[in-house]
Amino acid sequence: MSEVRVRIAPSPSGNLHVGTARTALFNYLFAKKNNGKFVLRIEDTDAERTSQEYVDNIFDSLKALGLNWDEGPDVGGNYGPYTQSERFDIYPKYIQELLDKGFAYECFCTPEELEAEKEEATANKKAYVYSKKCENLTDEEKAKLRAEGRKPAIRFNVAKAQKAFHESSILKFDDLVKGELQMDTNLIGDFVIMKSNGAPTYNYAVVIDDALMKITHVIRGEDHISNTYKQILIFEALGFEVPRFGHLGMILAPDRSKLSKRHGATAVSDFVEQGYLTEALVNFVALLGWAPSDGEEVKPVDAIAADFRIGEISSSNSIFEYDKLRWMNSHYIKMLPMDTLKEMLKPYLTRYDLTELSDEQFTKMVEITREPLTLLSDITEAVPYFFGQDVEIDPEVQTEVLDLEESQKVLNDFVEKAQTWEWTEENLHNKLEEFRGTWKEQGIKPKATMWAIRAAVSGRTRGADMVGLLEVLGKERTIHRAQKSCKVAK
RNA sequence: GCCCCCAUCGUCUAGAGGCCUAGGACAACACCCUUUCACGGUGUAGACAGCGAUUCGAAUUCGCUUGGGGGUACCA
Repeated sequence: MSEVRVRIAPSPSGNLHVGTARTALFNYLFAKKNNGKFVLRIEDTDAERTSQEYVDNIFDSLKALGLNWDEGPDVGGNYGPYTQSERFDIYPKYIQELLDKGFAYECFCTPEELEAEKEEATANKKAYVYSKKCENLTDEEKAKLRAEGRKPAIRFNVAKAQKAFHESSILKFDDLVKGELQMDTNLIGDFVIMKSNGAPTYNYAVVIDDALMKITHVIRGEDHISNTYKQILIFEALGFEVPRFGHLGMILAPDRSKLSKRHGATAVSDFVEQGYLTEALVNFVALLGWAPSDGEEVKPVDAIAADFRIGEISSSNSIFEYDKLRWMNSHYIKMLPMDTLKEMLKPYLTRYDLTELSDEQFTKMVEITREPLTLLSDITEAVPYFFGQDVEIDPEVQTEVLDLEESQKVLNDFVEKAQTWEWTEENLHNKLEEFRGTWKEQGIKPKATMWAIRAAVSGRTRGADMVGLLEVLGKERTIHRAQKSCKVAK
């Protein structure tokens, strides 16, 4: 069997969408599983809608996800160039071949004429199919139209190709994920393969590129199913080997509509910015339509690739549920090595003066605050009380905890006793326990005791482990803050 | 309108005629653990869209209906 070659061909008209990322992932997994090659091709035929900024975003996002390509615009390869706009000199040659073989013809119809045909079809409740009115234009007629200044587009002759290669008008193909798919070619109008301005259309350019790049398997979204029939016909008309196709269900938003910006993040780079780990994103997206054979859902890409079976991908659409992604993300954050986590957290701590903390203190702070993080960005709101001499007290905490008489008693006592404590983790742990004990004897619950201290030093009732917190704050600052919360000056 | 695809808990899914009184994960809820919050642990609730057909037997096969998605461009 020849080498498996798959590709991802994004159009740089926006940042890399998670849907595209999933398609890229499945192509990547298929390539890895079959020891094949994964090719990246940029489809920027439509110059108006594309930009270099998006190309860069696509590169960066794919790399961040770990979906490294074997051939592409930046790394090159034997079948380049890998950017469609750089391939424009390739396309006319095959157009000519199609013209010569009679599988294509010039069309001089104006947009108005075409529009009229469509309206008529709608009025008659029929599927719109191009009338083929330009199919048999004589040379004189063409010359006349040209003289009028009309520039022809080139259309593909569907019926001719169908008859040349198939007995029935029903065109079938065996889809890698959906099984046998079919379509009546009589319902496919002769479509344009080269615009009147000389630019190739999508359906034509992909075929040429896929054929020339020796792509063996085309794995893409099911929104391309209707294109597949057209493409198969072109492959055949040009004598190219038709690749296998596999169509994936779409990713939908929770409201079952197309996943768009109003639902939250949609671009990979948005997710990264919000504090998602690309490992979590990849893992999550792999689970949309595919299930691991051992039921173990959390696993790295390599393990997924080894277990990947394209025939077992679900053929239905799936909804992008942020909840599970968040769970996955928290899981991956927990697995992060301390040093890595520290570095990844820094971009979310820019509002604080990190020089206030020694590396040791910073490490400790992260250790005691990392547990509940769902997103890396959660760290921002989790640590304000580690900085500055004073701390902002939440108004509710003030009235419901600090203003309590028992809290005041505890705090006054704490300020006095803490002066004498040796400020080490072990000792603090013991002293705190002892401290809770003495107040318990006086009828104040350990919980209330701890809350009072926590509230005074952090301004909150929830947060990091107490011992660690006091350790990072240091003796002087802890007592300072505790004292400030005492109503009666000592 | 026309064409195509899809259909198991709220969500992602396991399930390829008897193993299914349908399994797992996320979310929800309850309890436990606990110096707060969290983490963790245990448990509860929750689905085969409907109707026909085939069969001794159907979530699994077929048809229809309904619902959802996609395509209908000189966009990609």
